[in-house]
Amino acid sequence: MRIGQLAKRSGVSVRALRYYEEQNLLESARTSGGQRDYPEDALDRVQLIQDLFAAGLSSRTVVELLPCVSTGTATPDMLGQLTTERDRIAERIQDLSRAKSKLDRVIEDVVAAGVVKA
Amino acid sequence: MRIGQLAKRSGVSVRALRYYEEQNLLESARTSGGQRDYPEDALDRVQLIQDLFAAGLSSRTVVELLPCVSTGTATPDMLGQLTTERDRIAERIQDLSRAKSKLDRVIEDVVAAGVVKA
DNA sequence: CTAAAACCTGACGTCAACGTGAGATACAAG
DNA sequence: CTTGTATCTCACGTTGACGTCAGGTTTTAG
Repeated sequence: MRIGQLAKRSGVSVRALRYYEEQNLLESARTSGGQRDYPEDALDRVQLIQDLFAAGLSSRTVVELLPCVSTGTATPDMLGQLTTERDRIAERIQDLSRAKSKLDRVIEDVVAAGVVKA
Repeated sequence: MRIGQLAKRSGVSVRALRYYEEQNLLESARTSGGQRDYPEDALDRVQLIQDLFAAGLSSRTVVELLPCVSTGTATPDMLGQLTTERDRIAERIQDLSRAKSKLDRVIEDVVAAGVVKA
């Protein structure tokens, strides 16, 4: 599959895919003409990368963790980092939940007070 | 209260507080000498701002929403934006939960497989 | 064979939320 | 009064994940 196809199917930009390769997050074979040629499972990988980015992990962190995600094995250091990041995400979820509760209350209050005309 | 005190008590930097003022998120009275003088409730406000930032809202969005948060009233537009942001946060929470689940599984797998020596 | 798409590699631009001096002023302590 | 610490206003630097433009090559459609 070529880069445009992968971009469409994964929902990320062509530029982003090249960037992932630059960061060693994603490999690609090349055609004789030098164009990128991705295997089918690249799609899963891109989505995984996106999930981890969405979780606030940096590319540096992701590139360190991807190997254990694919292989299912890790050194003690890697396991430590995995749990560190997992915990960080859990905290973020707590923060977001707090913020959401605040907004929920504000919305409640506003609705209860009646919406003011422009 | 002066800016250093507010910074310590709120846990955000002096620079950040000045930035908030620049973005019209936070007001301050001034002493005759031109130094910022905050009322007690500035502390709550700073924490609210931090919560909303932590939730991924931009300063532009926060400055638009802060009035209804303080007053408890809003125009229809503001109510719409409030719910939009609330929903965005809810989605973020979903994303993070997905990412966390993935990491949880990876950690499980790694532990089950036995941690590899360095 | 040819024109249009799609792709390639640089390389500079962007944007937000500050960090980080520089140089000057204000205020508290002795 | 003087030293030291806090604060002031510019104003440029930082960082990450790309956006975007330039100039050239490859592939595909016809």
